[in-house]
Parts: sequence; C-alpha cells; structure tokens
Amino acid sequence: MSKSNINLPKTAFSMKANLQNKEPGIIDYWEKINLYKKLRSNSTGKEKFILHDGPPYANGDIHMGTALNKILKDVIVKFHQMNGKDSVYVPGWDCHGLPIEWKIEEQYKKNKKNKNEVPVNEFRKECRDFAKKWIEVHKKQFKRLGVVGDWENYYSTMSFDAEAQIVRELGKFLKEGSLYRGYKPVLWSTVEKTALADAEVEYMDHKSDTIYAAFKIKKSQNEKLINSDIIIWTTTPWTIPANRALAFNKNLKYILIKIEDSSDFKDRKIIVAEALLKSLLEECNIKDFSKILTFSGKDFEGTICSHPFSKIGFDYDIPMLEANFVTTEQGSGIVHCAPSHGPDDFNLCLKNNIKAEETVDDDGKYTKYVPKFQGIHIFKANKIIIENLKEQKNLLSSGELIHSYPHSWRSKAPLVHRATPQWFISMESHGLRKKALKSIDETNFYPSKGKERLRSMIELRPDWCVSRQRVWGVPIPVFLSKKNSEVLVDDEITENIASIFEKEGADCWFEDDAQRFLGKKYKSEDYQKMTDIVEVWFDSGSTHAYVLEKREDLKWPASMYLEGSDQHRGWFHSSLLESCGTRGRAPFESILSHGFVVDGKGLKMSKSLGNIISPEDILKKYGADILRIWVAASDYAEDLRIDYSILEQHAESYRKIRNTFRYILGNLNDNYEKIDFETVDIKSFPELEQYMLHKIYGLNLLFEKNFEKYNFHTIYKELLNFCTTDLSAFYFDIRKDVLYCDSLESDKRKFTIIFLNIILEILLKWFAPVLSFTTEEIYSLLKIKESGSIHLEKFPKIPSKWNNKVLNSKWTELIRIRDKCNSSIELKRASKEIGSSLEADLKIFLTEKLIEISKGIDFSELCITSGASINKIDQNNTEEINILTSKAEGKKCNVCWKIKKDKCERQGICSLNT
RNA sequence: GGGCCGGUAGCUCAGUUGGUUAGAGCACACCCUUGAUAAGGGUGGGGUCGAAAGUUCGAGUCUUUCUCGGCCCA
Repeated sequence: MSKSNINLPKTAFSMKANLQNKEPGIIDYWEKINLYKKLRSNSTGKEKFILHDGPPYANGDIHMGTALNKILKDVIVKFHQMNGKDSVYVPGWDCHGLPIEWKIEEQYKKNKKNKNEVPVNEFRKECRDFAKKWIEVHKKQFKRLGVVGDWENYYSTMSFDAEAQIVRELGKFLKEGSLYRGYKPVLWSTVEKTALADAEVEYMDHKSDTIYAAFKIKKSQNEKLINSDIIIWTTTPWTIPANRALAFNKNLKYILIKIEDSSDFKDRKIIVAEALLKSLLEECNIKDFSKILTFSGKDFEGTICSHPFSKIGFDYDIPMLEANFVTTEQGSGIVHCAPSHGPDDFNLCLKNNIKAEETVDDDGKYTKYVPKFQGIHIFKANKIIIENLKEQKNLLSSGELIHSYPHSWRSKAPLVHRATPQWFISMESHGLRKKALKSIDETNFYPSKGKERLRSMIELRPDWCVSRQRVWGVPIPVFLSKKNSEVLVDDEITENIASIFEKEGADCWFEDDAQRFLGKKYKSEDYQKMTDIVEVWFDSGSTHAYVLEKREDLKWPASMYLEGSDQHRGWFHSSLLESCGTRGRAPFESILSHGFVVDGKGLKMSKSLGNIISPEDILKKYGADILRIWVAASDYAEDLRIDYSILEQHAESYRKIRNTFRYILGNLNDNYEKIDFETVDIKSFPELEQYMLHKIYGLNLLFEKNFEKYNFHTIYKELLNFCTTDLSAFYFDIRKDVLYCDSLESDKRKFTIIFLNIILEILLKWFAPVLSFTTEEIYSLLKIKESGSIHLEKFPKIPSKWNNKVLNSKWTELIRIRDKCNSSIELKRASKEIGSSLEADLKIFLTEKLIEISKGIDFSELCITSGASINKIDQNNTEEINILTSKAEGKKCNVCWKIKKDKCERQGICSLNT
C-alpha cells in the first residue's frame, strides 16, 4: 500500500519553532510593511483606546520587570485593536534626574575631571546624550519583544516641548498659590549635596553611635526636680549642638533616682521614664542608686533645662515640650529635639515658636550658627561631641547600635534630616487631596485592590516637595524679589520662559541673563533667579499634559495607565496629583497594576542570590513568544514567578499549540479558504462539527468575558485546554480517519475541511495578541493578503446560531460513554490482548435513555475502534454504562487500518486492494 | 518596626454566599501508536489547601495568632 494513495498532512509550517532565529525576520517584515502606520490608517475614526506609556528611565539594559510591563501593555493594546478600537501606543522615556547625573559624574571622577569646573550646560548636554543613547538601546530591546508602537515618534521628558510644558504646569500651581517656598527638614545627602525624594531613599543597616546625655533642669514647677538631670538617648550625637528643646509624653510615668556609683554622675539625680529605667540601668551600667520620686509627665510642664554645652557657648534655655510621639520603645522616654534635623522635632518646635536654623550646610559641615564646632563635618562630629559631653560631665554613657537607617539609593551614603528652603505643592491649600481622592473613586482599578492602595497613600501624604538642588532637570521657573523675598507671580513671565524652552530647551536658564526671561516688565537687578530643578516625578507626572493633550492621535484622559504596583507611589501617584491640581481630575480612566517578577521560589531577584534571569537570556534560548506566553499565563495581580523550569513548561505548552496549528495546516495543505461564519450552513454539518462549533461559541463567551476583566491568564488557559483536550485528543483524533482515508470528494471530508478552515481562522486571531510572532508566521505562510498581517485583523464574530445547548447535553453524554470505552480498552491493552484501539471491538451496554441519545452515533468512529455495537444493559446492573471490549476479528484494511471481516469499502480507493 | 497584598498537586492556575470524595492543563509514570513522528493517543499516581488554635453539625472558604514571601512606608 503506497502512502501516496491517502491524504497525509503536508505543510511548510515546521514542527520546530526556531523562534530565536525566526522572530527578527518577522520584526523586519513589520517594519517593511510599516505595520504601525497601517494599523492607524485602518482604524481611522474608530473609538480610541489609549494606553499611555509610563516612561521607563533611560538607563541600563531592560530587565524582566520592564519586559513584563511592555509585553503586558502590548497584549492589551493588541486585544483592543483586534476588538475594533483604534488602539494607539506611543512609548516614552524618563530622562532627567539623579541616576544619569550620577553616571556622568562617575565618568568625570574616572577622568579626574571636576564637575564644578565644567560649565553647567556642557554637563547637561552629556546627560542628554547619555539618555538619548539608552533610548535607542531600549527601543531595540522592546521591539525585539514584539511590541508594536509608534517607535518613530516616541515621547521623552527631555524633549524641548516637554520641558516647556513642565514649566507651564508649574506655572499653574504657582499662579494658583499652591506652589510655595517652605523651610523644612528634608532627607539630605551630603555626598550628592541634594535633598532626596522618598523614592530615592533606601533603608539599610547602619552602625550608629548612641549616647545617653544629661540636660540639667534650671526651672520647674516642681522644686524637687530642679538641678536634677534629664536623660535623653539619641543615635545622632552630632545633632546635640542643634538641640533647642526636649520632648516628653504627659501620659508616661517618670522616675527620679540618685546615682551612687562612683562616676561623673556620683551623687547626681537623674530623670527617666519609669518603664525604661531597667534597660537604662543595664546599658549605663548603673548598679548603685536609690529611687527618690516617681511622678507624672504632666509635671514637666513649664520646665526649662540648660544645654549640656551651656558652659562652652550654648547658653540658652531648653524648654520641655509635650509630644505624643514620645514612647517607651527605646531610649529614656524623653526625646532631644533639633528642629533642623527631624520632621517631628521641626513640627513640635514650630508649634512652640522655636525656629529652625541652618545648622548644617550643603556639604554636611556645621555652620556659623554652631559655635565651637563650625566647619566640622557631621559624619566626623560624633566623636568630638561625645568627648565634649564627657568633658562637660554630661555623658552618662555611650555605645553603638546597628539599625535600619535611610541611605541614598545611588551613593549608598547615609542621609540626614536637614532644614533647607524647598518648593512644595500644598495638599490642602487648594483642595488637592480632596480632588485626588474623588478621582480615585472615579477610576477603575485592575486588580481592584489597587484603589485602596492608592487611596491610603493620598490620604496620608504630606505636601509634595518638588524641588531638587541639581542640574539635570527642568528648572523651577521662579524669581524671588530681592526686596522682600516674595515670589514673582506673572503668567506672562511663565509663558515667556516656556516659549523660550520650547525653541531651545531649558539649558539657557542656567547661563543666560535673567533679563531675557523677565522681558521688559521687570528688572533683573530686582530679582533673584532660582536655580533649583523640579523633581523627576513632576516631569513624568506631567506626561499627560505634553503627550496625551498635545498629540492629535491621542486623547485626554488616557483609557489606561499600566505599571508595576510600586507605581502607586510613583507615576500613578504623581500623575494623579499633577492632573488633579491643574485639571481637576485624573489623567486616566483606569489603572492596571502588575506584581513584581520573582524567582521560582517567590524570592526577589538579586545579584547576591544569583537568581536573576534577563530577558536577553530568554530570548536567546526560547524566543519572545515563549516570554509572551509566560506573561499571558501568569496572574499579574500577584507577583510573577519565573525560572527555567517554569519557562520550560510554557515552552512545552507552546509546542502543543504549535502542533495544533501544524495539524490543521497539514490537512489543509497550507491552502486556507475563508469561510463566512454567518452564511455557512452549519445545519448540514455532521453533528460532531456542530458540537465543536458549539464549543467554540462557549469559548468565545469566556474569551470576551475575561478580556473585559483583563484576565489574560484565564483566556490563555482556556485556549490551551481547548487545543489539547477538545481539538488534539478529541476532534483531530477522531477526524484523522476521514481526513486521511476518505476520498477528496467525500462530503464528510469536505465538512471537516471547512471546519478546519474555520477553526484555523479563529485560533489565529485569538492567539495573535499573545503569540504575535507565531500567528504572523502562519498568516504569511497562508499568503492571505499581500503585505498583510494577522495584527491588522479583527477578532472573529461568532454567530449565536452556533450555540446549541441541546446538542451539547447530548454530546456530554456521548463523551461520557466514550471515556468508559477508553477505560475498557485500556484494560485489554494492559493485559496485552490488544495494542492500538483499532484492534478493539466494542460491545456497549447502555440504559434505554442513553440508547436513545446514541441513536445514529457510530461509536467505532468516536472511539477509533474497528467496531462498536450498542446493546441494552441488564436491568439488574446498577451502572448506566457497561463496556465489553474484545479483539476485533478479520483482516486489517490497508487503507484505514480497521479490522473487518468483510472487505473494507475504503479499499476501493486503492488499485492494489482488489 | 508599621501598612497593604499573597501562600491550593512538581509547575501555571480554578475553587460561587462555609456544604458530598478539593478541580483543570502541563510535567511525571506506565502502556499503545509509528499515517501530526524530536509528534499523537490512552490510563494512572500525586494535595495535612503555609502552620496552629478557635467559631460551626460542617472550614481551602469565617476569626485570631504565628510563619514565609512580595510591594510600599519609617
């Protein structure tokens, strides 16, 4: 028997995917046909879906998190596009800011160049070039993932129009009055000489010097307390010279003891919180003492102490102030307050009319306001302060402590709180917090828990500090009157600055004469030009203004912002505030947030754990479609695990899907014929095909329902199950006989071919947003359209007449019987009586009800056996179904391989079988 | 340290308002097939539902504590 006499599958679609080599060619094809442009011109006038890209920082190769983010965006954009929208995606980059500035400075250090000797704009140009370079790198890497977007006309936060618009946005806050100049302690890096944003702070273990120091009571309502020593504990001895007050808690109990050990404190009386006495005695090694008095914190009211350095130039009153932030967790129950060096301290002192002074300069050295210690760097001051305390006999004890402490994310240097003049946007003065909270209510969150997360942050956050003392960014376009330090508020000036920036960028601010910006209305000698730049979160928080609003192809507000869940405090947050402040509502209609990429065990990726996987590695080993499957199959609402065994599993699933396509293509011999779903007469189809169409109908409902909720992992799972269970193991297996052995003229075979055409089209479209490369490979193989693309197609519309509940319940029963048959065959196989199912002959015993259902059904076809008969089951049998499998008798047909006693009608097609 | 979120087979995920014996696909094992062939089919094993306690006739589901992990904050 020659195989050429039967219709074996034949296709150019290889079993081996070879994605890593094939995908770049597909990307070239997309560029060649200008897919992005085609998508746009094809969807002119359609309702827009705008996923506004949150700009990644233009620095360093992309990592798994970036890849996840971009792929997820691309999947959603493609879903909406195929769902009939004009789904526009404009990628962008975040370019200003410290990390790039730092990179350039590092290069300077290497080349022994001094940053301060380089003209500002030369430095800025290097930053700009650096960002530009990484944008190009990123662009290539993102394209490689299969992401389709307007790569030619991307946006960036450093473009001139962006810099200009950022100025205009700041101008709106300035005009409104919510942008104000404040004086607050901020986390300051003495290394980078700048204030740091919360997001730029890292908490790490740090060894601090600790001291117990004494403040002598000068005045008190309670006479017994006078001349005794208040003990304070601190981990920052260098702040002692800046001390202006002590804080106590009126709800705590305090105790007065007399020390009798021989030391500096012999015969001195000290005061601490009663609850902390034990730990203090231990840490200060006090053995011999007597309790004199316990009293309530209330008794401290009106108490005045003297500074421990009162004899060496610090001769002023130290009032004791009530504060509820004082606890008995650690220390002595009385807190030393330096208003310049802590937010709590600052607020408490402010309330009590104690001013913060500039006690420490930009470099971290004590200023002229600190007698005796001026010029000493605070990081070298602890030792000196401790020595002085000892000399003054006001050091009870000192030690060291390792604790979590804020550090700069770049330099890893420890940070300090330092009062500096800064620019703030008020959360309250113009109702910003209220507007933002209302907008959160009006936004859809995927997953819904994002709403609460963002809300709780907005509810609690302090005013927004937007100034930075750096150079690589957009200047805060403000002038201060030299006369009275008042801020110049004038729309004309803001617009003048913006229009200059629009033409030549913001560089000119730093070097051009102030008069240029002030125009003719004001004199430059009367005003001081501010040199602070605006923090980068304001840059990216304003993208909606210079991207969404400015571009014709986009719309404001965006349909969706999509980022990692950390952006609840980042871009979601800053965009919300910026837009609520300037436009009264959020710049997005919905927010989708995804979890973080972690390793196979759920641990975060880190160099020290050695569990980092890069997108590049995956692309080399598997190709982008596997990575895209990983994204689609994972539940982005939680953290996403990845390692090579997980990828291997997805690669295995991919092979299943690929082979499903290969089977269809093979049996169609790569000749696809478009079927009109609406007009095709499905009632003339065999029941099996009708049943499969019903399955497709149901699957489509699931597809649509889960797309609405952005539940891609459910969609992917359903599609995969359909391919493996319904198609491969069921339909394809059954129809193999017809496809291979029936004549080309057979009606049954023709119907099967029609069905294969239908299912091919549907599967291609359903998988296209995820398997962007593979579906395109198939699409081009079928030569459906000259310079066409699967991504230009729309999702199939499944006719409701494919829905067939009656047939479904019938076939559910038939499949139940089929399962029983398989079990029965398996028994005979295990006992070596038969091998292939075609060697089996089935005697199927059924209840009358099931016999009725099975009317006209050939179980030998369904179960792929040589014979099957239906009989009534013995009434005494409690089962509904009973199967008797025996070895089929007769001769094996050369064509269809069925074993028949009589000559098989199939043999007619072969001349050798006469 | 605080807030939020999470922990269901080896893996990716389902598990409605608490209700029979906790499901699916993949992986695995065994068998079949050699006309989807570095494929395909069949059968099967596998879970103390992170841990403990509590509420209840009944808990994967509710409560508390603990533990592990992630994000954010200090």
